[in-house]
Amino acid sequence: MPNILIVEDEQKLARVLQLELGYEGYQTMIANNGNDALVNIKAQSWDLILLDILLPQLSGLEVLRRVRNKDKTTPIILLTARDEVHDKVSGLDLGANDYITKPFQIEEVLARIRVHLRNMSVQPSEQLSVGDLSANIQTREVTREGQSVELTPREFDLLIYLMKNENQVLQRDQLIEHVWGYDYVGDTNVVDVYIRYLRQKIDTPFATSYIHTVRGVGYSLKDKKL
Amino acid sequence: MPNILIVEDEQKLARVLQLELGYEGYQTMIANNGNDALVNIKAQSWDLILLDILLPQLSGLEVLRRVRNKDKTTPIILLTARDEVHDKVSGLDLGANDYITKPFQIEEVLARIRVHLRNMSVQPSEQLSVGDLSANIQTREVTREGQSVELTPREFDLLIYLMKNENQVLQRDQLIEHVWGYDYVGDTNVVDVYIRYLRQKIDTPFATSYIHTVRGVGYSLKDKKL
DNA sequence: TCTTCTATTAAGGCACTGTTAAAGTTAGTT
DNA sequence: AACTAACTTTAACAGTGCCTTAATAGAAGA
Repeated sequence: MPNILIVEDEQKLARVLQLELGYEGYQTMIANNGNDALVNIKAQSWDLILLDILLPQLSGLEVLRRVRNKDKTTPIILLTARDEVHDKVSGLDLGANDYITKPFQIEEVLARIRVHLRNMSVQPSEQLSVGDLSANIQTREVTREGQSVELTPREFDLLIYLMKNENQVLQRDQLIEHVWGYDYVGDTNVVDVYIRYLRQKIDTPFATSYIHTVRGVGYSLKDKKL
Repeated sequence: MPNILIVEDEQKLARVLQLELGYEGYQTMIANNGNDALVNIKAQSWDLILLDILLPQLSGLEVLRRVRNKDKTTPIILLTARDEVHDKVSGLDLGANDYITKPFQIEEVLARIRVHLRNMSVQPSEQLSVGDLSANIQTREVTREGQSVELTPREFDLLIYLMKNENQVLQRDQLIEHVWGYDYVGDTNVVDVYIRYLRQKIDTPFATSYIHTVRGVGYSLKDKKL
């Protein structure tokens, strides 16, 4: 789900936006002023930014200018007061993708967000790797020593969880909860079975093994060579 | 210089827009009603369309719908009365790029036009290709091994989305959301059906296949030879 | 040696995908 | 306004492969 940064100093409005966007399934965070906004924007990547123009400290237009300096692509929607035509115009010319005039109806905001997210739709892929084993979460492709390995959905999900928790010992219940889902009913023996399937595909055909059994506890995936 | 079609039934307003846009160096033409608009749109290509929603005969939203049916790219800016939030929202969801609320200041219109024309010129890759498969977004022509392949609109849109996300595994709901629209109600089984149609046209007649099923997840289009 | 934990296997059930045809829509034409 | 053709959607069934279960064999620790 896309994440959206809300830059807005009116606490109440910010909260309303956050709730509504939350209902729609977006991840959100609030920045109360221009400096906060810049910090958050530098800290992580956002799919879209809602930016109020009237902010304490650093004005929204200034934030816009600095962001666009580095990043020309992230959609930015300005929030402006009705009568500040001049701000709107310079905002658009500074590279904002859109603006919405306060007071607005939430439906309008949602529709505009949809438009701009629709225009994006190209994301980089997330690549995990441990030793000579690597997995691409987007394409769901797994390779070891460069050779492609075919996994079923459950096998893949299990491997991803193991790789994300490299070197940790993971208990069966823990694996069940994260890979099968917290509401799974059934024996933890499935884990054993799937560990075997994984081993057959990513360990057995090769010289060294990544998956290790920790007796009485669970399993762990680790690169011995450390 | 870019040419702009003004669809507006209020003669005076239409004339003002034409003059102002003329001063800025744009080529313009006026259509007084929905039918005129469609005729003009069919007759030649426009860099941008200003479209009033309230029109005699055919409403602006209807015009929008019919245009977007064939042409997803030409920027369309709606002109609406201030209180018709609902129209704005459905307009945006029908594929309008923007709207401006009447009464507006001309500077605002010019700024928005600049934004959208600017966005256009940044889209050079109208020709997509994966292996020996290629698709032209403008002409909607698709070829494989140089042979032309005839696709229906829905098939084409699906193929484009697959090609734009080459190698990624796309889930059924994701495909529904982007190809059928986020507000589509109905079974995700349509996706299966259309994947089959596509396969019949672009894979089955040839030696290798581009469309792959990822069981439990979705579909992906990829060029195996990597 | 005995107990407890883990590995292995194979078969049945079931969810997912493939396929088809018919019904429903839409756009264009007479 | 009705007709036609093309496109889209629905729905039902078939087939396949994945997941789970359960039973047995094997290893590790007391």
